[in-house]
Amino acid sequence: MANAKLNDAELAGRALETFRTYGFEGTSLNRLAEATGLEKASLYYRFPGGKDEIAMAAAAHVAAWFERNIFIPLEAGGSPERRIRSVVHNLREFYGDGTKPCVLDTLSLRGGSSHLSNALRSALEQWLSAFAAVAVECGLRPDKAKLRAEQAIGNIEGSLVLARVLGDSKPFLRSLAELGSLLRQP
Amino acid sequence: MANAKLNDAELAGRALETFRTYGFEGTSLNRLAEATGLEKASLYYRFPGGKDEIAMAAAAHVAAWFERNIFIPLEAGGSPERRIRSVVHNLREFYGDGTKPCVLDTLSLRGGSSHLSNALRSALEQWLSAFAAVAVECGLRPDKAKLRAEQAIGNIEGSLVLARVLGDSKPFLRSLAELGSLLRQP
DNA sequence: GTCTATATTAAGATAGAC
DNA sequence: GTCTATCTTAATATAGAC
Repeated sequence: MANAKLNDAELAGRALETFRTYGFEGTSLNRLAEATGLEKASLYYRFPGGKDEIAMAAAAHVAAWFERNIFIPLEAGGSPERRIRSVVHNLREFYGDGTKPCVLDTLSLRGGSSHLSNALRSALEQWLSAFAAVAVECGLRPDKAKLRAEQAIGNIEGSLVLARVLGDSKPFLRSLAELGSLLRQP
Repeated sequence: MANAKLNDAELAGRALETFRTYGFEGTSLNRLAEATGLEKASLYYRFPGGKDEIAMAAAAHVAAWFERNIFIPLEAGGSPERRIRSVVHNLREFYGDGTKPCVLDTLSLRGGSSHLSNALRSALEQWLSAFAAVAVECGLRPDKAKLRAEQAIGNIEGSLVLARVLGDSKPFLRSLAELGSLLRQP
């Protein structure tokens, strides 16, 4: 990576923005080259597996983002209410107030490799576990906590679709506003 | 349309299945030719505007499906509970028990024309109105009914994403199970 | 109305200079 | 590590026979 114009994390971040916007099949190497400022041949040097491998790097980049902005904040100190508020803030930024699609949605259409599907599923399962854990901590029983986590993430994903189709970010902001009560109320 | 192998509705239906599975950019004319049994040149004869026009026909086909399977049943006779159950049944079939993505989701990624975006938005707005109307009929105030309709459709869209990523249809079936109480309970 | 054949552009991918 | 140049395949799109 000596003399690299972009380090791996920055590169994966740019790729993520492209994949979440255009989906797997809609993300061409030309678009990735434009988004990263690197030529196609340079992308192949960094990712010999081509688009599949770049998509995997993007998926790993989201997983790392989840780790830093959801899992760690939820396990930190302070009241659950406070911690959830912090996560809500991070999610709002990550999804650009509802203007940016979720890569779990856009990368999961048919076209990608099975490795990619596995990576996306694993990231989503971790997200579900983190939300369920904080709901358990707030007094919900494990079964109910799991359902609430699923509802919470389902609300976020669904509201992102509505926001995109309607061209209106309010559904997404509402889903975030309801996140706290969903994970905390018995 | 004389001597046509497929009438326009059948053609649009096949196209819809392809678009919802692969998204706009992932749907090539080769895939459409395979899905319809027509050669690419024949598709251009039927839809001189190419892929954009075929996507528009697919969007119109969903809109017509919504009309027949959501709007009309919800305005029919019988108790609201019964009518909603009928719509739930239709939705469960349409989404293949949660195995088939929603075209509002997969066709709304960047890549399609603005006409297509408008058609998708219009279809979603009609769906929202139909759900809000039945919620009003069940005694909810217009503002609250509108929110419930948004929640209901958001749940469906989000649970379809979860189901697809997790490879598990249960989230979708749960979102349908909750549809009735969402639209009917004060 | 559908077909085969073909033109044209863009995609994924590699070779080799610097 | 990145670049220009190039190869190969697949994409969109059209011409013309039947």
